Amino acid sequence: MYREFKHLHLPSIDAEIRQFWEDEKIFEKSISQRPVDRSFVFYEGPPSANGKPGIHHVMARTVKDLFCRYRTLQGYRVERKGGWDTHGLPIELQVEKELGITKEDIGKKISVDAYNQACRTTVMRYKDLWDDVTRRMGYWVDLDNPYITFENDYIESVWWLLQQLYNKKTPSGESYLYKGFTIQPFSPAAGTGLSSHELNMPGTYKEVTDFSAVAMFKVVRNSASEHLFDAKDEDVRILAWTTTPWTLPSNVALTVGPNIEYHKVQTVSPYTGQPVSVVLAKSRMAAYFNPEDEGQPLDGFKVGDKKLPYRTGSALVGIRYEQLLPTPAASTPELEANAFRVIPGDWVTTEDGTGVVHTAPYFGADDFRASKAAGVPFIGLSNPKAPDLPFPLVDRQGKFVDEVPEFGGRFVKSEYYPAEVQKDKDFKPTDLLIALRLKEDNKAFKIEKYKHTYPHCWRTDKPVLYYPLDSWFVRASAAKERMAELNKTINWKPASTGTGRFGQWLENLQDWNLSRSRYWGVPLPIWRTEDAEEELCIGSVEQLRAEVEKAVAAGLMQENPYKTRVSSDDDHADALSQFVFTGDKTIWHILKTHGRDNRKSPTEAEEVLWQALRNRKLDGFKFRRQHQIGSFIADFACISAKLVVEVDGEYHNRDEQKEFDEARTAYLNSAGFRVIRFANQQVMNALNDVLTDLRRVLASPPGPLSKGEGESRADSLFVSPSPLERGPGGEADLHRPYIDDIILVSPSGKPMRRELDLIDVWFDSGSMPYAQWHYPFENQEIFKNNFPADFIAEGVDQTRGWFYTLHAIATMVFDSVAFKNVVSNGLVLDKEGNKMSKSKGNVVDPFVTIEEYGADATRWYMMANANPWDNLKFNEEGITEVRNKLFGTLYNTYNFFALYANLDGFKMDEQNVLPYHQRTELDRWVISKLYSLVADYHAAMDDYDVTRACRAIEDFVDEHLSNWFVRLSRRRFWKGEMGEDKLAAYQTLFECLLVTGQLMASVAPHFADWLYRNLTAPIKDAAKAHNTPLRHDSVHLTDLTLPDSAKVDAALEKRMDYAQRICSLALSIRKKEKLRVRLPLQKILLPVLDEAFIAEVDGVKDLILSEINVKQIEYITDASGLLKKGAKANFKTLGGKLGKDMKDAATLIANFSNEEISALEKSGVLEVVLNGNTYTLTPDDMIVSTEDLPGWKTATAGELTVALDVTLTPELLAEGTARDLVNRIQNIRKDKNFNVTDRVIVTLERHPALLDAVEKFHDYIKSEVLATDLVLADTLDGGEKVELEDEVLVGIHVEVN
RNA sequence: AGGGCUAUAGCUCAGUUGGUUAGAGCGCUACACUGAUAAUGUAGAGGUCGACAGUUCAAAUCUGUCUAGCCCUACCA
Repeated sequence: MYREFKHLHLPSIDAEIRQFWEDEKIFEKSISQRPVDRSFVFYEGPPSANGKPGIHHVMARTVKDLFCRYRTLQGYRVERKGGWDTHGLPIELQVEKELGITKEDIGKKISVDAYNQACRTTVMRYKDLWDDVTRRMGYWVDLDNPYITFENDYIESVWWLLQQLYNKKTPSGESYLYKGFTIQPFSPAAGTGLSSHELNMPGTYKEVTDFSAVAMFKVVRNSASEHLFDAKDEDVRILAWTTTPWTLPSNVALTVGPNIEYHKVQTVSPYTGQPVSVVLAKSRMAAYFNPEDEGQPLDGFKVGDKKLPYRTGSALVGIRYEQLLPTPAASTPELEANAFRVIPGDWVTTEDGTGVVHTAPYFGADDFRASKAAGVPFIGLSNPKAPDLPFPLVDRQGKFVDEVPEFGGRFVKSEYYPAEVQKDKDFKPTDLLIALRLKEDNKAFKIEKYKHTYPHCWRTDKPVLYYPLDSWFVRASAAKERMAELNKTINWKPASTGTGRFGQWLENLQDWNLSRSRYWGVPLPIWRTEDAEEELCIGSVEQLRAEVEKAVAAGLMQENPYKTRVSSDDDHADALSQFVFTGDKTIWHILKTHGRDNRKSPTEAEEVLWQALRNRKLDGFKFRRQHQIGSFIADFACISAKLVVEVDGEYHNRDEQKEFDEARTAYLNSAGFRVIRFANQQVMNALNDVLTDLRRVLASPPGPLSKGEGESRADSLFVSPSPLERGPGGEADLHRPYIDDIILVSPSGKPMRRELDLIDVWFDSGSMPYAQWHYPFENQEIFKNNFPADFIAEGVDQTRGWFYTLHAIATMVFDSVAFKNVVSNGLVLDKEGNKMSKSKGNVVDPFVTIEEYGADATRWYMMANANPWDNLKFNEEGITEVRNKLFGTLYNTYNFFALYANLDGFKMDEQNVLPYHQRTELDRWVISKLYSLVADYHAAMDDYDVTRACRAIEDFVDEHLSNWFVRLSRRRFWKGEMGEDKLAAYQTLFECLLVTGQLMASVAPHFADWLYRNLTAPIKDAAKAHNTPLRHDSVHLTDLTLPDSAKVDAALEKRMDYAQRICSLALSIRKKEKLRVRLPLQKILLPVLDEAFIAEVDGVKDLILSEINVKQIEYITDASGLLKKGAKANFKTLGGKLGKDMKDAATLIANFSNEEISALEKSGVLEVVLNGNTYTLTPDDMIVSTEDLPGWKTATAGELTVALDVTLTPELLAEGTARDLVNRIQNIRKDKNFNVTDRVIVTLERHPALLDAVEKFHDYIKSEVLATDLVLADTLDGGEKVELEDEVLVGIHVEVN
């Protein structure tokens, strides 16, 4: 028996199939049963379990999942190793928030050790949620053996890669890994560099008012600048604007836009009145000069204008000028020779300033680049080790070095001075002092206050400087061309991401700054002597061990912590939980201090509640304030009753705080405490209620806590489920701080210490192709078979993240792409098109959605609604639509099949199917359509275009299978005994359902498997016995049906297309004429389009006749004289030929008469003259249609016209009535819940309207409604009154015989 | 600031190498159908194809310039 169902409930199907997969290990089988040597390689981009999974993850993972499933069905072996990204700033920030510390506390209040342990545990916080969403959405990925970026093996592979880069040299002998410096945001107040992430934190950009200066740089008169001078002793100066006058002493160049037009203006210095000629961008002149003043005499303090013979900035390049504010101590011959000149820069704009940019390379990233490119030396105090890189004139505290005349020792930003100093009446910001100096020396053109936004350090709240900082770099720029070349071989979806966003990024590639001054990440494996003369890059643990041995021998280290390799089966979890529950000493100390501070400054509510609880006032229970439990402080705790009382302020309503509170509660629960929370207002306004609540809780026994939600969450929170290489204090850990204790010995016997930086976490994830297999230390063979990836997919935001790092590392180390095909998916927005964010409250919970609509409808909607790379406006109504239209229709179709198959005892017999040529036209048609779909589907999927594939399936299921094949075949299923026609119907429908299910399986894995299993359950044993294709237990183990052009019959599809359109037209006429379909009509007339037409339509004649309930088709040709034809110009063929005469030709052809059209059709050529030009027309040049059939009811669509004979005869009317009767009787049968096979006796009221019909169609009616008797009665016992036609009421009685 | 994507009916989206009535589904309105019924059919209303300019006999489609939304990178004198 085929299973039948009452209602479609996709979540139940999900659950059933999920269970089946798990019980039968279908995922594992889907991989293991495919041949090892036919692999399709997929890389999983590791998510971080530090945040909760969102609906966008469902989208991204659906893309990953479905192409892997598709390849599996094609017979590939698709291993899918999961992974977790575990390092990085978000994790550090999370930990700091929860421990209530800042970065500054690390190493002081909390040991780096304890800090790292906290990171390690936090990282996997939401792993359970991730695993759950993975299961529920049906994402097949191996999460039992994931790669984890914090594991020693992983880090070791990363080190190996770094060493490869370190050893690899460019043609000019430079290492791919080098230490250099770059201009980065730097906080002198905090003494640290800031990442762009930190700079993007809310509140860092503040509006401030600074002194801005337009300085005048005096042009040196020489051959290069001669064209600027008119008068003999003219004073020509270039104007440059700055909002940071403190950078002026460090000026070495002026940058101009090569395509900007500059003018010289003869004017006077506003502060001294001396005549001067200034150069600035033409478009900026209005900002400094009033046009009305033009031509006024200069001695009247007016300005004038003179155009110069040159037009663009290029003509300024190379001009030299006098240094504005010299620092004699910084002067060098190199500087004198090569600095203080005009250089070009594309990035210069004329939006503000003067169109000339004052350039101080140490204090601006653009400045740095421009200077470097132009070969301008940097200015600063001499650096014996690196003459090219002198020390900046501003030190790391943000002060001018003493050598700077007049301003030495001053902070460059007033905010760096203590508040008292700033408040002093005589205090003047350094910027202002510099501006005044310029004024006095006739070097200023304009000094004013300027309001702008400026970045501030999020920790100290003081302004940030851009400052040269030491960093380790990957010389990515050296591999730029190769990367671009290899990129061209990658198939990007969409292509524009590859050529545009990614390609252009590669073209302008900068070196990759690897350094991060952090604690939780992969340490840079480079050791250096103090004088930086000797250096060692470690590439494996083995090497490190050997080097440490040397250090021990040299007496630099006491012992070798890496002596033995430690197995991963250590009792780490235990050690870890001990840390959590007993509290690390450092944390304990911090918390103790915090608790004490909190006690000193209680909130009002806390004070009120304490008064009620202190001294055992509440039923004799002893309460403590600010009591430390584990790593948390409880507001109030009663140890004996195991109760924690929290009094919360309003900020606990914030989402992120709620989460934290939950975690905290979970933790306390797991430590055996109950937690009760009150809001401040409750305590203040309703203390009695609060106390009543407390009494109630205190009265109930603490007892052992039931295994509630809290407890399980606590597990995931604090006990890392993944194997740690070592527990806390594990000396073999490669993380900081342990690694920092390692001192190595240099070849010359000097101690070498590790470069303290960590590496960019993006390097971690870009290393996964190698590190996931611990390559090259293990699994060399596996790696070889799994590199590069055939396919990866992530969000488009990863273009310069993961996609780039994968590509860069693969190119530089292996001279290969890392992936061959990549799909980058867009964002998931809310239905209004807004970004989803917690604060807007428009976040869609994937669990809720999947629970409500099922995983498959959700997945399908996300793939079919828009291309994955477009942003998706997520709207639940869209899922409903998919559910009803696709899944509902297919479900109905299956149920229809199952219902009748069970009645007829039909079972699919794979061994014995009717050949297609023995089936009906309709059967062969739908099979043809099905295989057209199979072909389209493969083409789309091979092109990674899932949206096209989904839409093709939707179209087939709805338009062709359900609305045409099933509708027209219904009668074949329930009429008569099993015969060849019926068998053909069953086998055809079975095949359609089966193949459709297979095609759907990638995107809708649950439903497809459910369908497959239902279809094949009755024949499973036979299939297994005969080893036929349907022997597999799951659709995901089958072999995908391949395109088969032999099964596609284009001519048949065309015929059926005619049939569908003719029916549609005929029905529309009926509709217009109010002729119900059950009323048969005599004939339709079809004007003949071409010679093949008659034969084609005849092939589907029976279908048309029965569908529109008409007795015959009559074809009419030109000869009939009924036709009026019309012709239209075929623009496509004529356009090229006629050109400008096209319009006239169109008019001419539109006016062709029947005769002219026929003449052209017959003769094949026609000469026409248009505007004196002669052209030869062929029949292809016009599109002929029948316009009308005068005197008939017609309808037209495209080239087809249908006329309906609406003449009614008594015979037709009687038949119509008979059909109506059948329909009404069937309704009664249905209303009375008769079985489909019940035989009945029908008694009809003797009504005049019925007589003719009953007499003429007695047998027809009987057989249609399965009546043994059909009688007319004068009066009726029981039965019901039914409206037959308009206002014709008759009594009908139906009873089971 | 640079780069990228998107813009077509109330909504979600198609629209092939430019070709003359710009389509589909949902929604809406009306009418049918009823042994697939959480269905189905037919018809109707609804569009200066984001704006402007250009190329062309012909532009939703090609070119340019804008505008709006979003993403990434950078953060400016």
